[in-house]
Amino acid sequence: MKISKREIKQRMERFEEVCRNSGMKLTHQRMEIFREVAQTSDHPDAEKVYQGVRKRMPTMSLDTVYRTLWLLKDLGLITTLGPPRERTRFDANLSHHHHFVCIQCGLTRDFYSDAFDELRLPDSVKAFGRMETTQVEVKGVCLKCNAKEKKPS
Amino acid sequence: MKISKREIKQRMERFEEVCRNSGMKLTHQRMEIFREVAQTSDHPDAEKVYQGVRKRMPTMSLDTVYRTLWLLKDLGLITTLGPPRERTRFDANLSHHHHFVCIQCGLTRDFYSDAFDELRLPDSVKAFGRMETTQVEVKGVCLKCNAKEKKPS
DNA sequence: TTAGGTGCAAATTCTTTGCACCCTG
DNA sequence: CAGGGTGCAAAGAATTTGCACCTAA
Repeated sequence: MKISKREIKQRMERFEEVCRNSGMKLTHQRMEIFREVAQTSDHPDAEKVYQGVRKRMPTMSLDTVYRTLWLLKDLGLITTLGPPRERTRFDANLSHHHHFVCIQCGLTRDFYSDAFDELRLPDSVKAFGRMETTQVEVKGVCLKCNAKEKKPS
Repeated sequence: MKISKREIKQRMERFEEVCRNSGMKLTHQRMEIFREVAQTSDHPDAEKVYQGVRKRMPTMSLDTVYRTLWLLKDLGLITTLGPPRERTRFDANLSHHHHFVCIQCGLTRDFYSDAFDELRLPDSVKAFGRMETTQVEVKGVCLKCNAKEKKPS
C-alpha cells in the first residue's frame, strides 16, 4: 500500500526537522531507512526495510537498519507494532477481554467492557476482510512506574 | 495477580476435557505448564512459565515449555499477546489510528474511526494507572487468505 | 505394547555489540 | 577535523529441532 507523494514529503520534512533539533546527524543511510518506512503502510519488519533500502543503497547493513529504527522510535518518528523487544506472552483468559499495558514495564492487566465489546466497526474495515475479534489495547503507565517517575530514587 | 481457586479449577477441567477430545496425552508436564498459565493473570512469557513450573518439577525443560505452550495455543486453550512468532514491525503513521490484522498472514492495515477515538474507558481501568493512548486491534482474515481458504489450490 | 512426549544439546533466527574506518556538521 | 555513524563480523537472546529414551493410554 503506497502513501501519497505529498504525505511522504511531509513525513520526510518532519524527519529532517526532528533530526536537526535533536542534534543527530542526517546521514544518507538514515534518510533512506526512514523513507522506506514512511513510503508504505505495510508495517514492514527490519528485514523488509533492509531489503528495500538495499535496492537503492547496496552497501547498507542490517545492523544499521536496526540501530536506526530504534533511534527513530526513540525520537517518536515511528512506532512499533506489538510488544517491541519483548517476548511472546501467554494468556489463559478466554473470555472476551481487553488489555491495559504499561509502556514502561510491560505490566499487562485484563479488563472488561460491554461498550467495547459492542463496538461497531467502520465500513472501511469491512473491505479488508472477515472480522473475528476486536480487542482494545490501552497503553499507559502503571501505578508503580508512575510513582517511580515522580520520585526518582 | 492470582485467579480464584474456583476459576482455576474450571480452567483445569476444561484443559483435561480438551486434551482427551483431541487425543493428546495428558502428561504431568502439560498439566503443570497449563496450570502455571491458568493460575495467574500476569500474562507470563515462556521463561516465566518455565521458572514457575520448575519449582514444582525441577526436571522440566524449557523446550517442553515452548512446545506445550504452542500446542495449547493451537488447541485454543490459551492465547498469545502481541505478534506470536513474528518480528517487530514498524509504522510511520503518527496519526491516531487503529489496526486490522490478518491472523493468517499478518497483513496489517490502518484505519480511522472517530467513534473509537472517543471511547470512554471503564472506571476499572483507571485503577491500573495513567492512560495515554487507546488503540483498537481488529483481528480477522484478509481477502486474500479468505479466498485461499475457500478454494484451496 | 507403542506412538506420542520429553530432556538434552545443538541449531536457527532475530537482534545487538565491539571495533576500526568514514563522513556530517 | 572531531565525534558521532557505519559496516563487518562475531556475540547474544529467544525459540526450534534431532534424536534416543521414557511413559500414558
